[in-house]
Amino acid sequence: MNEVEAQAAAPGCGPILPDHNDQSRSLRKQVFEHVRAHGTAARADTARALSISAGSVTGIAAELITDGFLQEVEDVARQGTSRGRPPVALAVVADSFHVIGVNISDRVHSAVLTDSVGRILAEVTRPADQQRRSVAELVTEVEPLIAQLLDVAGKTESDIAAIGIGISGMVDNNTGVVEWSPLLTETNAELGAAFATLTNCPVFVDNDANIVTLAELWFGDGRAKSDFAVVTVEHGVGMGLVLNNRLFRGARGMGLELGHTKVQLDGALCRCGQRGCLEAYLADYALTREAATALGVTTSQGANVSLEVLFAEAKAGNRAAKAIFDRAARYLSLGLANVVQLFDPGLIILSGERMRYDYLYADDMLSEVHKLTLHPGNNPCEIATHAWGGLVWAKGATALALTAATDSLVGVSTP
Amino acid sequence: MNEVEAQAAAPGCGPILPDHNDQSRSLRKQVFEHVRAHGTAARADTARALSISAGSVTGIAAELITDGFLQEVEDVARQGTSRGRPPVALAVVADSFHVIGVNISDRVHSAVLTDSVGRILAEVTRPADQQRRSVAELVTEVEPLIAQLLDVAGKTESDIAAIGIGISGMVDNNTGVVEWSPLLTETNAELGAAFATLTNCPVFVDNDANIVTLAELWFGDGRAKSDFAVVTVEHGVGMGLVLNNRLFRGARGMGLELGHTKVQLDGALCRCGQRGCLEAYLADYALTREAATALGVTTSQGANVSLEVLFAEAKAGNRAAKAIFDRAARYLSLGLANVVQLFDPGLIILSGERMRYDYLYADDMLSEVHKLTLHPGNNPCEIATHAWGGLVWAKGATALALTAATDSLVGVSTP
DNA sequence: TCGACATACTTCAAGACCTAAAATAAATCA
DNA sequence: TGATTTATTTTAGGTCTTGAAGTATGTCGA
Repeated sequence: MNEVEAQAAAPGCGPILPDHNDQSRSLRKQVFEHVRAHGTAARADTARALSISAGSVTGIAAELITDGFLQEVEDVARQGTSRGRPPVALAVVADSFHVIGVNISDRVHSAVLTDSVGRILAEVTRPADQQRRSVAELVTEVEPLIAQLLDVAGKTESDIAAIGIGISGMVDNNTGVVEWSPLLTETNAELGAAFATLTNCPVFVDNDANIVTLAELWFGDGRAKSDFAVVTVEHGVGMGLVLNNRLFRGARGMGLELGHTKVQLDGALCRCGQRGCLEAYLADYALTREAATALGVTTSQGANVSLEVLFAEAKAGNRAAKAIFDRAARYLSLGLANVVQLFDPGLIILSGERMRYDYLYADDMLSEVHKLTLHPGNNPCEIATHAWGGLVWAKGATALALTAATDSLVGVSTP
Repeated sequence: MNEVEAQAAAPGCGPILPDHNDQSRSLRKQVFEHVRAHGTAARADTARALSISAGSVTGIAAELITDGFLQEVEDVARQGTSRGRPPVALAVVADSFHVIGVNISDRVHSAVLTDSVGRILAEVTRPADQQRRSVAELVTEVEPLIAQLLDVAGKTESDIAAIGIGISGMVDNNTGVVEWSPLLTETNAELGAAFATLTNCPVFVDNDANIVTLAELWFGDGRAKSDFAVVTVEHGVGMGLVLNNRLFRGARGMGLELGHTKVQLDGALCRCGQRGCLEAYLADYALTREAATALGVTTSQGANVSLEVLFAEAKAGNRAAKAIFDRAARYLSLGLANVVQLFDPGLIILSGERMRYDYLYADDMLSEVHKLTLHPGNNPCEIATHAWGGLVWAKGATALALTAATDSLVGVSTP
């Protein structure tokens, strides 16, 4: 499924299932989110879906219309019988507010600007170099990206309700502090604060695994699921988890380090310095260091190149190359099986930009996962692969911003 | 820490930290739970702790006193300055209601009857045989236990607000259906319903790992923690998890099968039929089957006997026996490390009746866990061992019943 | 064409719930 | 003794939501 299909797959954006856990959300916000999630929704349907009185919806909808967040629209479709007074569809006013999502990576920075229904109005990318830099340098690097984005969309900073930023590493989402990142020279860098002062906007930061997971929750296959896991295999192995329609960030904000769960006592050496991590059997560097041995390719050609070479060799029938992918696939199935045993999500999405090394994601691997798990109730975990375009992260970052903007703008009465 | 110490360790019972996630809980219930958790609490302190107005507490407390759930008591201690009007302590009326907790196991069934502050008023145990039985037979087995319990405590069925039942196997807590259990011949057995019709009480069922976890949350070391994991090593390896002061039961009610996470590709054979499960390196049968080989002991002597023998041999300096425990300990540390990496709980409690094979729980094992985990923020996970008496499970089952009874009795105004 | 019906939406009085502030109570301190 | 401090109670009022009655707007069938 490509980017466009994902966007057109279902109307609206954001999680489709309501979050029953948090009953404290004001009805105002619940109504808005229901309409946004379904694209359009009639007052009566909304009242039934949220189990609130029709009178409440009337009042709240009137308020939201006055405030410019909702509007009445023509709606062709009508389900059920055609008797009775026709419902009036409500829809989110697309340009009621706008947000920006930024992704910071080691090869390319990207940013998108979307309206309040998640449609991309502008996108900008810019190559980046791989070396570590200070926060100050990073801000200098990203600043023109945002300026350009605003320029293309014809907006100014004051039009932006919130900015979401994704970066790999360990991020405290509450504070916007990047505790560690392969892209930064500093530890405990106040990245959120730095961008907030730069842009004069509320800024929210999260790590790339969570960002991809948010992308699935808001725009992808996870929208209609209340619980699912997302696993990404890139430079490392990342994981995100949605429980009860909400991103689970671990008990203390860390956790979900699937890449560093141990799958072998005294196993392969991981870049974290320990042995037997799942990542040490799956990540780019794990494959390429074996490629060097198996194919006699020097690693000085760069990790990316030799991974491509390895894949091509395997496709061409090179047994040694194929064996490397096969072993990685077996460890991946083991890692996924452990996720199933511990979290029992109904769905695991293998997501990310590089879902193309299909030896890793072959049916054999998937059926191996089921062989390695107990599923007594005959409801085995579904496993899907989802190859996004390069804008996944930036798009996911907008979800972070949309959540925050909705809270601050819609969550309070008469702003 | 033994049973008595655990009960006396802190006043009150139940989680000490409030559950901020669920704001929908009525203030009435919040006030009651705050008082119960702290043993005694003044109105003013309660208002401050819950961030509600003093006026609300006055009204709610008056209601709860009228309804017989709270009472004013003399309280000697007074923190802070001694100026101003002295606070009046509130306490839960201990005999406002009573609950029963039952544990069903393969060796002995046990049951306790507690009052509304979790004090044990009566306890009964009864040996059981190891063979599988039908639900009907099990009910017949347990019925006299409950009758005896009521008799000892001088209560009748109508005095009991709720009954909690713990049983090993896979249990759907919502429905009371035991999907599979080593003790039952049937699958999908409606155990909850069976006991509900028998006793005419609301009945709640959960598996033994969750029950032990509830025991820690309500009466043990987990009371003051909002997030922690409990790992038990008995016949199998079980795990329970508390997130945000609430028992996490996995996305679909299953999950947390730590014993069947894979720690070795094509590893040791597990009783579940798969290979490489953690349990296959740790559980009783995993040790004893090696014992048979190492010591020339026949397994016909029974698993428990030869495990005792093995432990004695190791203590006496038998290297082969010691090596068996050593390897098991290494795998345990690996399993715990994976729990830390994925969930990042601040605390793991190794809990259960048999925390005495100290080779397994030596400091070496614990420091190995830290070697196998990344802890960037310099906040490594604390690991505690907690050896309960044989009544853990029955006590934990009362927590299940106390939760339910509190909801139904206190949660609604003027019952 | 028209009334019966069905469904959607609006209005509005009433109630639940909670709070802020004033009033009252009960102690210590000087 | 009176000022001060803290706890608790009282009370008026605000916010939010509902339930029921009323209104609007369509289809269906004679």
